[in-house]
Amino acid sequence: MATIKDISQLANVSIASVSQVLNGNYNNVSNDTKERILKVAKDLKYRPNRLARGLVKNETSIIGLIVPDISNMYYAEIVKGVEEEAGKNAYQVILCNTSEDHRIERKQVNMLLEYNATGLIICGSEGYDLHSIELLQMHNIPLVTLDRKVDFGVTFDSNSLQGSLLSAAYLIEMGHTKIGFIGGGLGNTSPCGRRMGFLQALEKFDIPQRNSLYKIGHYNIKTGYQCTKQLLEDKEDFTALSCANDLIAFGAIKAIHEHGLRIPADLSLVGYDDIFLASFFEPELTTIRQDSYTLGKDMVTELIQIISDGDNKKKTRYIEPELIVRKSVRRLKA
Amino acid sequence: MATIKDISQLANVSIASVSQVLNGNYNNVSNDTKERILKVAKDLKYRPNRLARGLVKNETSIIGLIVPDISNMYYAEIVKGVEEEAGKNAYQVILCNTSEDHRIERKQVNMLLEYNATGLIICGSEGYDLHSIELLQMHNIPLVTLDRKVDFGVTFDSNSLQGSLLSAAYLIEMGHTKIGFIGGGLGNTSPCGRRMGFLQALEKFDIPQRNSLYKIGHYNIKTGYQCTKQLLEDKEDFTALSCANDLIAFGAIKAIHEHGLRIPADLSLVGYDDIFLASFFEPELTTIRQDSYTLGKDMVTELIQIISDGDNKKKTRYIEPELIVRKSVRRLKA
DNA sequence: CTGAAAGCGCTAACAC
DNA sequence: GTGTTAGCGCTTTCAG
Repeated sequence: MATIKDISQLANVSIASVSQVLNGNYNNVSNDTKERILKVAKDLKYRPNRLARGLVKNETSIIGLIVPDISNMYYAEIVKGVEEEAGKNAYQVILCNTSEDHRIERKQVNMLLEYNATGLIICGSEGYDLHSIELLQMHNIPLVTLDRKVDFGVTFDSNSLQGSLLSAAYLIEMGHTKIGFIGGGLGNTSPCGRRMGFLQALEKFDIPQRNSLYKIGHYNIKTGYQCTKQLLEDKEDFTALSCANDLIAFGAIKAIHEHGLRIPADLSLVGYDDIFLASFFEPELTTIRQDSYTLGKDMVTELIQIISDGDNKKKTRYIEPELIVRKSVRRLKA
Repeated sequence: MATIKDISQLANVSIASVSQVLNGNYNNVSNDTKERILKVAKDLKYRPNRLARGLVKNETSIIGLIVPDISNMYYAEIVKGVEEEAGKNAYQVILCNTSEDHRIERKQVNMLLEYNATGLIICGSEGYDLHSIELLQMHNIPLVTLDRKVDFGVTFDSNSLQGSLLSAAYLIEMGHTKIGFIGGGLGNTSPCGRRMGFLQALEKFDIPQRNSLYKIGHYNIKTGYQCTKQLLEDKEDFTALSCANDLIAFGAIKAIHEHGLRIPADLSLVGYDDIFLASFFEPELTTIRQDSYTLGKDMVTELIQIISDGDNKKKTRYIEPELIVRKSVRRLKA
């Protein structure tokens, strides 16, 4: 690999001038030397060493991205948005998947710090590590979080309370009163929000909550399948299901069909997230939309803002969830 | 951030000793100084600077991972496998999404080189950049590829020819002779393989190929939906569809249902990849399995092998595709 | 056993 | 305009 030293020798100039020119600063350089340097650099296929540059400038263009589960399409879309927007702004992203293990998260935060990452984006996980957040705050690392209670940086709040309320309210509006709920784990603002929203809606409409219809597991298909199967085998009395994400809904659909029931004829259900498959499922899933791809882009924009401002004070951005009505809910006769 | 210099001062030893101890080399250090150094390091919450280390050792623990589309679950699973296995071996992954744009790919390869990435994993894209591969070869960067013709490093060949043949052969075996095909783009070995396999199967079983039943687009739902819709609206005469991936199959299913047809009663179809949703779809999708999560892990294992051996000569690993029979194909009466 | 010193590739004063 | 130099944090000879 060619270095600026190589260039300086071949072009008969000092490395300082080379550095200047290569960084686009032509002010203190004659046109002649400038051309010469540029030519030699090209001939040598010069490529700057980012480690060296990062070391001396004490900054990198690395963004650390931490997600709980990249095989969940919701997060995959976020990752895509983050990667694209970062790339557009000449940032690189080091991707970390915690598998919802906060010990892994802690390790990864440390590693990112060791790489001198310019900023971090951390997306909600079910049980998360306060220690690593403290660490980031101590070092004043620009931070953007999704669905976490953190007292610095910008936090995106997906407003899941509101979304879940939307979901339950819609079901109730459609005449359902015996409504089950299947949610994901405890531990951070979002799942709490999704559960609370459901509970609040019941309360608001004066519908008694029944514990036997309220299941908690993980945000995946398996949970949806198993919990629904359980509900069905226990012969619980319900006409609708509010699922805390689309994956859970897909699992529920499978269990319901296996049980010989039809959706929405026999049972209604609504999902959450509106992953792009939701409209391709049979039946097309009524759900709560969160545009995760755009969210990913927005998180990067905010992070870059923090980086350039240097202002890492707490801010909150609320995402407005939206009800997408499709075909998985039936209106009950009064 | 504390540096080894800070430690050396507080512990009253030279930075050389600190470096030794912190790297686990206790041979040339008395037990006393060792303890002292370790204690101070801990007190100071010392964290090594990877940029500095990378600079002097001229190596990093960064693996560059390039995929065409991370929102395709097939690749998302690969990414997950890569990330996990890399993490287990103390490597970091910088993720790059090309959106199947070879100019972006070229940029990213350059960037990865600038970061002194220890190795690269590049997964097949529809139209790819030879230039960047040459670059890697020139610098002898450890390389693992998926479904690309490259003459160094280890290439995983998903044997899609074989897989596609499996798919078509199964359809034929089930009595179908009027079989359509919907595939993804041209440009690298894999899609070619999937298409060729289909064609070969027809030939093998003496079934004439009909161009009107042979559609090419992208590896996504949209292509599946549109091409199938086209087929249906054109009133093409076919009883089965071989889809080049599950996403295409999902799109096809949607179009077929919209057209008022049932699967497999009216139309049979098989997918490719066996993404985890395939078994949750209605109907459960008969498809060709490729365990992408494991593939991701295996690619990392091979890459690490190259890194430690220093042997970057061309090797090929074949993945054996497997037919997973579920419920989307019906046996035709003879 | 321990320390001094060179140097990885680069940037940024500061001289000339 | 251009060159010299110090130094980012670390590893690694090589003396002592």
